[in-house]
Amino acid sequence: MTRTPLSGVACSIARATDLFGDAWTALIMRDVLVGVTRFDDLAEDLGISRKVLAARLARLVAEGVLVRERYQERPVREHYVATEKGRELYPVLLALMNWGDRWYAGESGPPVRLRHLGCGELTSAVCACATCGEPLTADDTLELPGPGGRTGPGTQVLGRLLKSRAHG
Amino acid sequence: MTRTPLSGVACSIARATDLFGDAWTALIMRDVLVGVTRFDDLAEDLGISRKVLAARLARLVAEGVLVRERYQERPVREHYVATEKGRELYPVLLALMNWGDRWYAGESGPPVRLRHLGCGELTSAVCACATCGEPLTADDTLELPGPGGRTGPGTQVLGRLLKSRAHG
DNA sequence: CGTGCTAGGTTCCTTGAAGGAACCTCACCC
DNA sequence: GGGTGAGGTTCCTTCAAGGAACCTAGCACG
Repeated sequence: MTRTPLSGVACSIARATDLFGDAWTALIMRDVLVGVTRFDDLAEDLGISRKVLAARLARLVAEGVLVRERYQERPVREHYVATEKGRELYPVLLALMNWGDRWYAGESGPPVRLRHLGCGELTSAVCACATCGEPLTADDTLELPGPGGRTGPGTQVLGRLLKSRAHG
Repeated sequence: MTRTPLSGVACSIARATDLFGDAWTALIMRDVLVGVTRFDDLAEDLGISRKVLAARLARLVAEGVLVRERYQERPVREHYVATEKGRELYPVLLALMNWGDRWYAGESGPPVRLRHLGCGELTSAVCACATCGEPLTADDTLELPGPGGRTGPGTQVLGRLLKSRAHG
């Protein structure tokens, strides 16, 4: 099968999904960020094959998203903790959670609530414009070719489209 | 292989990744939301196998994320457009893009820039608290069990953790 | 009217990753 | 020196991803 490698593609979404676009990886990161950090706990929690879990963790460590850390000396015990790069995946998880809550939560409501320690309130995450603070949607944003943009594999048509948009 | 079905799991992230946690789906949604909507254009742009593209599109239509729409009568031509449910995946894409920009953009900068039509500025997306508007990070939020929470497969350990947290 | 082009898929075959379960190893503990 | 628990590896089977060829319907043109 040799899943098509997307890491070379000139698109940050492609680069991110190359790592993250795997059903298990998102759930592993959710667990690690929430506090389930040990191999056996992850295996039990996710119901994932131990082989696949080992492979995913190794990948995440290699990518610098997690580090394996000794939390006890005698006996030696290790667990996985998120690096800064890993913690910054949190917004992706919140966005997924928001969407899942909105479209799949049953009558009983969402399975997990979120408390923001900054303001103390139960809340949800919104995707906002970094400049003006207003919510961002697909309809009021425009993608434009950026400085690092090459039209490479994975963005054939998209590249042309963005270029034409930049001119028009 | 029979990818473990996650849709029954009491976690919105799991439900969302069940659909979205696939390298191609995110890229297809990126393209569709940006304006690449025809089968052949998608196939060319992504370099995806036509078979897999057809399967993904069918899945996305079945999930109500895309609809197949006739845009020309003679000859009959159809394309795929995002529903509201699909357009609301945009924040997930922006979060992925942000992360990819931050950690993988080369010296030349990000491949795509974003213009917010609301304020007119080039911008990026931030993940903010819906209540107070401040940015949300993994460190200043706390997950708590919600009304729809059952401890089901996929949240064994997590469920216990959240419960203990709710009491402590 | 037959040949060709384009959009939009299907079919066929091969490979390789996901699942599952058993097995392994090391350090402790009694 | 047998048991236990953490943290993986190994082995085997199955099923979907990739790739490329093939198919079909509707023009369109000479």
